Amino acid sequence: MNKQYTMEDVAKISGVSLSTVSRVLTNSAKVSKTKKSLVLKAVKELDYNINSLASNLASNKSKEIAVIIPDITNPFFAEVFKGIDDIISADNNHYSIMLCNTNFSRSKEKKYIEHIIKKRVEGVIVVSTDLSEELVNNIKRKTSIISIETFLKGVDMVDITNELAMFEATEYLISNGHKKIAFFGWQSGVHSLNQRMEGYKNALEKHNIPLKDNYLVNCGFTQAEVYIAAVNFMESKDIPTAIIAINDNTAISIMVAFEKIGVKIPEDISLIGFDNIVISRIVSPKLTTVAQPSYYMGETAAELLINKINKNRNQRDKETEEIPKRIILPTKLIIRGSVKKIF
Amino acid sequence: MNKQYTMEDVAKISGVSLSTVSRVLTNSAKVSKTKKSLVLKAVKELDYNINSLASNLASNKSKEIAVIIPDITNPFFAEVFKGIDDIISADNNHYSIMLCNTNFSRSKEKKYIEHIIKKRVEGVIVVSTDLSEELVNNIKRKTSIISIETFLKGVDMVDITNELAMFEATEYLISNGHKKIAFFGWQSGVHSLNQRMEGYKNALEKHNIPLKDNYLVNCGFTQAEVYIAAVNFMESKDIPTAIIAINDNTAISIMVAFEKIGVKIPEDISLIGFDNIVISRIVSPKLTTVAQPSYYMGETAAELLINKINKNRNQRDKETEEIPKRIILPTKLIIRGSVKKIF
DNA sequence: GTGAAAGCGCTAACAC
DNA sequence: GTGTTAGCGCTTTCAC
Repeated sequence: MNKQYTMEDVAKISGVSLSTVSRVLTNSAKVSKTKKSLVLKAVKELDYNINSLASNLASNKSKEIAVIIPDITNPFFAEVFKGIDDIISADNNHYSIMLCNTNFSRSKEKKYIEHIIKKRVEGVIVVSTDLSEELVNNIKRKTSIISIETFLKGVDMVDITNELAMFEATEYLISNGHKKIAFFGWQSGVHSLNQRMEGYKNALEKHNIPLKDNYLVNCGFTQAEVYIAAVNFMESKDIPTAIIAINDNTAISIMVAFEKIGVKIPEDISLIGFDNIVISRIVSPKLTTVAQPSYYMGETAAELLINKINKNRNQRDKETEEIPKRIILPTKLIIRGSVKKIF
Repeated sequence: MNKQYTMEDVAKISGVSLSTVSRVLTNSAKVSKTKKSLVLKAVKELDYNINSLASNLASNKSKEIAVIIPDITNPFFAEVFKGIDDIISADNNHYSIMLCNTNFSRSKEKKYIEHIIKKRVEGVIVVSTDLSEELVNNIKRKTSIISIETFLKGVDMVDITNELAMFEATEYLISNGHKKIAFFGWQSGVHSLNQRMEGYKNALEKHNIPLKDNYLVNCGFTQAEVYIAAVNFMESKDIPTAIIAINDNTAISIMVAFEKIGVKIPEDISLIGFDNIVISRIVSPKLTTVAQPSYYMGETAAELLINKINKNRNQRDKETEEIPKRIILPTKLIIRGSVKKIF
């Protein structure tokens, strides 16, 4: 690696002052054509690049935003991230993105947030991660924050109609003759997931179907956990005619398990997922599921964040505790082949 | 957002010098127990967080690494990223990761690299992206670099046995009686993909099967492109008995297309993919494919990078152009249900 | 337009 | 152990 030059070097070579170099490189003020070209020539000659470490300190802007996400390996989250990225790294903004992949680990979350605060990251987007109120307040005191699909107290949020979606999915099952419907999910405290379970419960209630504890399966979220839970579940005496999975990943793990043990979908049991990830229309049978606008959610959150950053910059220290915004985007039930009509 | 305090504030409140505060907060030297607790108390009281913008400038370390990746939405890349992340954000290192998702766009690549250099990012891992020699040299002059599955001149690399893998996959097809074998890929210039095609060609040659131009399908990499290419291909007069796809994503897009137009796999035509992404064992029929150690590749590259960073720090300016390392990890043909034995 | 100079908030000698 | 001080490489007044 070569030595890195400084603005002073550029200034010397081009015969102008340090501040003129700065002006040229940041377009922060008018500079005569002659000097400008002199500077640019020197920059080229030295292969000089401005040092953001220094400029960020001087201007007190990190030009960085963070995305906290549970698992970038989950296609739904990856899609959300892409939406965020396409806005954030658009030409006009000069932000870079620090990706914080938590693997659902509390300690990783905490560590990342420390990092975020120390780095003076200008804003953070939290995706489906139910940070503690303490952590949220901690972040809010230091930077801007938007959440996606998680309710965080006092935080602007991009959400979908989780409850309604699951309500409709459950009703769809009921309208197909199902009365024995299990729910595969897990206790996470995550808002969106709770909402989904609520939708399921409310639909049952509306149709006077009693909620059964043994139909509420806490199956974990790794493929292995779901697999085991699914196999065990089918060994019980009280087997339902349909299963709703909290998301497609879970549904697909169930499918894998069922195939192994010879349970046929939808002949033996019907199945509905949530997310409409790419795989869901490739598996056999194709999965009936709920589509959510993942990419668009990312975009929306990123736009909100940029606005918020700009606004906060102008009113630092002012006590303006506004009512948090909440943007709710629609979902759609995608009917495919994993539900059987029964009588 | 609150005002952010500085070390000086902490020093004042705790009644010690600024440097003592620094020592406590960075563990960089011994401090007496009394003063240490005084400092810690003040830190807590002010809810103080060290400003990395400043400390990074002073110590000339950005504590950041970058990952350049074509498409985080591709499960293979996501898995590689996870391997990287688990090493990089391990407890001992205090790095954060800037994710550069290029979407295969040259202009985005270039922009990200500018960012990387300006930010004085300490190291970069390039995943399956064939940067121009100019860009590579540009990076090499300013920071440390490791590549995954791409040959970049003079750059250490974590690779797999791409050519051998495809050679074996093709031979497997041949041993199942196939002589008419098409290859779905695209001209990318990316090393790993070229290698794969070479493996295909070499296997044909070894078995005296002439290479046919119309069997070399340049199908693009988006799902839509592959879909169209697959449909068009099946309308031609010279249809093969088997197809090798350059990766699983492509193979699966082909499957989707074939299902639509009623072509049965493997009855009508056999198919082999590459990557062994999660979906490949869920689709129907299960896809015969080549497994590569994606997570482990990420880990390996990250470890190499950390070592390189530490080494480079100690020998900046020294002209030590070593022979680039190349770590080659093994692949494995995973035989499932998408290939039919013919006679 | 342009340059000089005073920071930004730290780290890292250096002296004690 | 501890404090003083000189940077790190920029941005941003301020004066001309």
